[in-house]
Amino acid sequence: MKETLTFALKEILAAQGHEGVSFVVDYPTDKNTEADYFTNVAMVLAGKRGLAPKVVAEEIVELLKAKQLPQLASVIVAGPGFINFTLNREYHTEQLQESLTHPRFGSNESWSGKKVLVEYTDPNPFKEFHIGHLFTNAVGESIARLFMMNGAETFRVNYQGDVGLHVAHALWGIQQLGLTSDTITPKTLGQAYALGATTYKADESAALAIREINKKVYSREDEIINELYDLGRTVSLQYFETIYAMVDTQFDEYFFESEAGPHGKALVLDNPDIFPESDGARIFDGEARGLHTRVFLNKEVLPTYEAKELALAKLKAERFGGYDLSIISTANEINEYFKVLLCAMKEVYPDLAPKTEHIGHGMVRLTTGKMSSRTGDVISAIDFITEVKQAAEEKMKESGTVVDNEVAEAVAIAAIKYSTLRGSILQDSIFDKDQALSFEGDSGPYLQYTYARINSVLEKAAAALVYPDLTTIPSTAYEVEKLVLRFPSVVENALTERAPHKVATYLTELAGAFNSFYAVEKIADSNDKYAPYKAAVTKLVGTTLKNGLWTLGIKAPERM
RNA sequence: GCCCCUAUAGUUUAAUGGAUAAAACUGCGGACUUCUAAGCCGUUGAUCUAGGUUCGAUUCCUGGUGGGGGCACCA
Repeated sequence: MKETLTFALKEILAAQGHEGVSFVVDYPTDKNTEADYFTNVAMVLAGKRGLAPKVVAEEIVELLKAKQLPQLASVIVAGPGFINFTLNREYHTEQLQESLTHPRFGSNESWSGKKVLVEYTDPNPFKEFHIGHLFTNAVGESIARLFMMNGAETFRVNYQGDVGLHVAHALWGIQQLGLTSDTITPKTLGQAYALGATTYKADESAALAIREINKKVYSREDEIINELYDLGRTVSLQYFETIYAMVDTQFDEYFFESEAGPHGKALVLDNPDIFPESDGARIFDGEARGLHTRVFLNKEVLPTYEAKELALAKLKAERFGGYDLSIISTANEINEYFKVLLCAMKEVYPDLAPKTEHIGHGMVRLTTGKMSSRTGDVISAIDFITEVKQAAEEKMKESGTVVDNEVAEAVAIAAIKYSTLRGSILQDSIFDKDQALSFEGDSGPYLQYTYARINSVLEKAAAALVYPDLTTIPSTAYEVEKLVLRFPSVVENALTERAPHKVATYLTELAGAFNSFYAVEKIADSNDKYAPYKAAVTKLVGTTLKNGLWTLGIKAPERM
């Protein structure tokens, strides 16, 4: 419809010799208008023609009316010169009918035939999986699902840092603490890491020992180190899997720094012109290219994060037989690194660089400041999920519903994911426990609750022999009916802008409109001739909530 | 010091350059012997600062201030 209106307006402009004027046709954001669409074309044009916007608007309205578009009920001039469109009931009903029978309402084919890789979460074995990882997982998962909703062949990728100085920190800590196969757990690994990391900064001789361990991890020549390493790595990775299951993420492919490392090293050594030697290390001279200089191979001839990441791009392309887009979603603290990295990639892999996109999202910060696994000042993801889950169970007891383990977990994950996805992912989020533990208002559980309630009322309706049907409809559309039809365009727009929160805010607005509708209208009432229509709208809202929550990576329990 | 990001009710967040800046939480006040009260209705309350561009600026540009991140062998 938007396209139809845009096309008609362009025709009018062309006839007047005003091609190329940019204007918008969109849903009104103003709550006080009943219109289905608006355009600002008259205001844009008025500036060019030196006329009052209202005069231009009136003129365009007359020309539009002459076209007699069948879908329109009315076209009027409003406010300072907006043109508002109202659709007629028949067209509206048609849209409702199509949406109800759509196999997956909200999805589209705009990325059909395209292969997209989304890399996210990227935790480091030997370090704690904390609430920051939960944040980055929620962001990446929703980006991946947005691509799926837009028709892309999507692959989820996880790149885990199983080698590097942080591992040496942890291994040194393990030795100091005397940990063995019986005592190496996710918790003790975190402690070992914190011990190693803090000592590394404070104690010169310990730092030397840790650097030696780092070399051994890469060379795999030391039996004792190998044993501890393999043990710790396995414990960490198994632990991560339990978390991925909780947050409903299934990765298609895992990459490790240990496999990217040798390729990265070779790549740097094979390109001495791009990575010249400087002060014993191999660097990329970013400064000469308007950025900053970074080390790709350190003095010990070990590849740094940068070299590994570069090699990873190639590994991904090989593993997946090429791709149209490769997204890497991380916290924004490495935004600057990534600019340098992409610059280097342009020179090393000119075919891959344009297909690579970094999405730097905000960081989770505590009221006391930044989290640091180095000092052990982190909130473990598992601990946090467990706490929120307990609060959900508590809430179930209060409200008298059956306490269900699976539902409680779904609610807890919804609360956590929604709170990270409700606002722009670019902004930092301050960890607010009380807000996370609240299931009221603007929250994930609010959406789940609305969905569960819809199921319940549709069951009651069916029991009263009221089934969704659009044969008899009231003359004016309810707010919720108009809103629900916007879902597909929200999904498309959210992907274009890489903004999952557009889906979140939309769903909350929709749920709010539905709950208001629900409060005043009886749906399961066999005496009401409009009941089947209301049931149809209700059903579509339910489908929308379910698909929308899925897009955010949140489960929608049938009842709660 | 240099570079990047950022600033909206008391708090957490919305708003492709457009209409009276929208919600939630909190506070206060309501409705219901009706389909799930994790709900609904009402109410108080905000664009950091100084300029600029524009018919129109929370949005774009410049300076200032506050906050965050980065700046060579960590990731």
